[in-house]
This record gives sequence, structure tokens and C-alpha cells, in this order.
Amino acid sequence: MTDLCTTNALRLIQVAEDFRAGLSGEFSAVHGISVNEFLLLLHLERATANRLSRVDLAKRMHVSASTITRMAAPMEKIGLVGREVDDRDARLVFVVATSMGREKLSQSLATFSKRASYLFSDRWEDEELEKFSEMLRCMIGGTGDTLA
Amino acid sequence: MTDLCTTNALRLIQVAEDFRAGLSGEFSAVHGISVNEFLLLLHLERATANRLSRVDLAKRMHVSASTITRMAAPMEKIGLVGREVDDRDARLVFVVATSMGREKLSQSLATFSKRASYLFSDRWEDEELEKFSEMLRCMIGGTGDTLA
DNA sequence: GCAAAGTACTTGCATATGAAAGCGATTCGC
DNA sequence: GCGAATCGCTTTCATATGCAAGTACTTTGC
Repeated sequence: MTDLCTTNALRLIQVAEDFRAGLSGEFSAVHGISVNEFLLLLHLERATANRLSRVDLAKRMHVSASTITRMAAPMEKIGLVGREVDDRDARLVFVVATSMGREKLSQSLATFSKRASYLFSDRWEDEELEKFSEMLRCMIGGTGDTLA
Repeated sequence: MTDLCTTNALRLIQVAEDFRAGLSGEFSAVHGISVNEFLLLLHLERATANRLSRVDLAKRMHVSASTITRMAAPMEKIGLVGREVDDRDARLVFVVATSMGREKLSQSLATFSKRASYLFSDRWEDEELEKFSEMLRCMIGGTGDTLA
């Protein structure tokens, strides 16, 4: 049923953009970070060894490597992330969250969760949310480097 | 259940971005337009009288009015949209799709639908897709000026 | 009626981002 | 081993976008 799939894809994009737009305002006002900076910290926390190279981050965040370079620089300056070099490969410079970065992530994640639960607020049963979650999980690309 | 909502919101964002990223490549390669230009044309077609003012478009597309001005200019130049002034209010300049614009939308929508049906490809029953669709519909902001 | 406030659009400036080129470092082919 | 190709990162340039100021028009308050 192409038409239903089309409608669903359109709504998916619309809901995601609505949600991100609302989040963006609260994040910059309350936590002083952007949604992308939040997602960067979240990717770090969910990664093995809690660190990622810039190219890995770029792939996971659907942005270019240069964007990661420029996003990480100010975050490093204000102490949210640090860098770790690889003993074996001097080209690799891992981005790693500092304790301040993890604290910032924790606070931001609370805001995120608050808005997420408002988005799904009390409208559906757990069973419905589980089904929804499972469907979304199937739609995520197969690389496995996923946030949720 | 905050945790499940959080997971769902994260997955929602991720799936939407995956989908948009894939679409972006095919759109520019095959149709020579961006995803935002496609959405602009789609908003025009779904609007009453098939036309919208720049501020209306801006609100519906989550972008600023200046972005609409600058998006519409090249689309007007290549003949995808035109402008119509309002008899009553000389400030209003409606954006309206030309026949070429509607043709471009039709072709692009076919690409969109193809990818949408691949995203949901044969994994679920119509009943599940209907449920999914209904849940998304409830999450869309209440303005009613919606694409789907 | 007319000034003040509001509205629709455009433009200037600052920021964010991607593509491509550049630079080191590593790996591959031989 | 050594040159060539590849890889990770940074920088440069071009584009996209938002915000705020500017312009033209309309509505409101009196």
C-alpha cells in the first residue's frame, strides 16, 4: 500500500522536525547546547569505551567530518569533551566526554525525556508504545551504531 | 514510562534523518531539487487554492520567512513556481506552482513513495501501518496545516 | 482622517554546514 | 623496504539559514 507508506513517511518527517524544533529552543535556553551537541555527547556515552573518532561520529550523526571537527572544538574549549590519541595509529584522535560533559548530558537527557514523554503523553498503552518502538527499530539502518 | 518514550523519540529522530539523507541524494541526482524544494511544492499542492503566502509556507516548513524568499527565487527562475498578488492586500505575494512545478512534484513524489514503501517494506500488515499512522497523526502539532 | 501599531516581504550580517583540497600517518603491492 | 594508494583530520570556499533591520502596505485607535 504505497499511499499509506507515503503518508507515514511524511508524518514521520513532520513529527521528527516538530520535536527537534521544540527541543532546540529549550536546549539552548536551559542547557546552553544545541541538539546536535547533545546528540554528540549521547553518541559518545553509548559507544564502546565511551569514545569515538571524528569519522565515526560523522557517520553516526549524518554530518560531514568537517562539521564534527568544528563542533568538537568549542565543546573542547568549554570542557565538555577532551581528546585521546591512539597509541597504534597517530592519525586517530578520539573524542571523549569529560565528567562535565557527562553531567551536561545527564541534565540534557532529562529535558529530552520530559519532552519525549510529553510527545507520547498518556495517549497510549505500554503495549502500543512497545509496538511503535519495535517498528522504528526495524526501520533504522543496519549499521548497528545506533543510539537507541 | 519515560524510558520507553525516550527511546521512541530517539529512534524517531534517527529514522527520519536516515530517510531524509537517503532521499536527499536521489532527489538531487534524479530530479535536480532538494528535499526542501520538494516539500515546498507539496505544501503548495495540498494548500487551499494551491497557493500560499511566504509566511504561511515558512510556518508550515519550520523555516524563517527569509529562507522562503531565498528558496522561491531560484525556483521561480527555473519556472517551477510563479507569483500571484492579492487584490485586497498589496503586501501579499502568493507562491503558486506552475504546470512544470506540478510535473516536477509528481515525479519527485513517485521517488518519495518508492522510498517510503521500501522503508516500510512488506514488514507489516496494513492494520499495523494504520495504527502507526494514527499514532503519528496524534503527535503532529495542532495547527492543522499538515502535509499528511 | 491620521498617526501609531502591526503585517508581509526583503536584505545585510553572522553562523552552520558540505564538498573538495591539503596535510600527516598508515597500509598495500611488489 | 619503498612508492603509491588509502585514511583521518583540518582548512578553505561556497551555499544555506536565522535574526534583525529596513521597506512598503494595511489596520487600529482616537
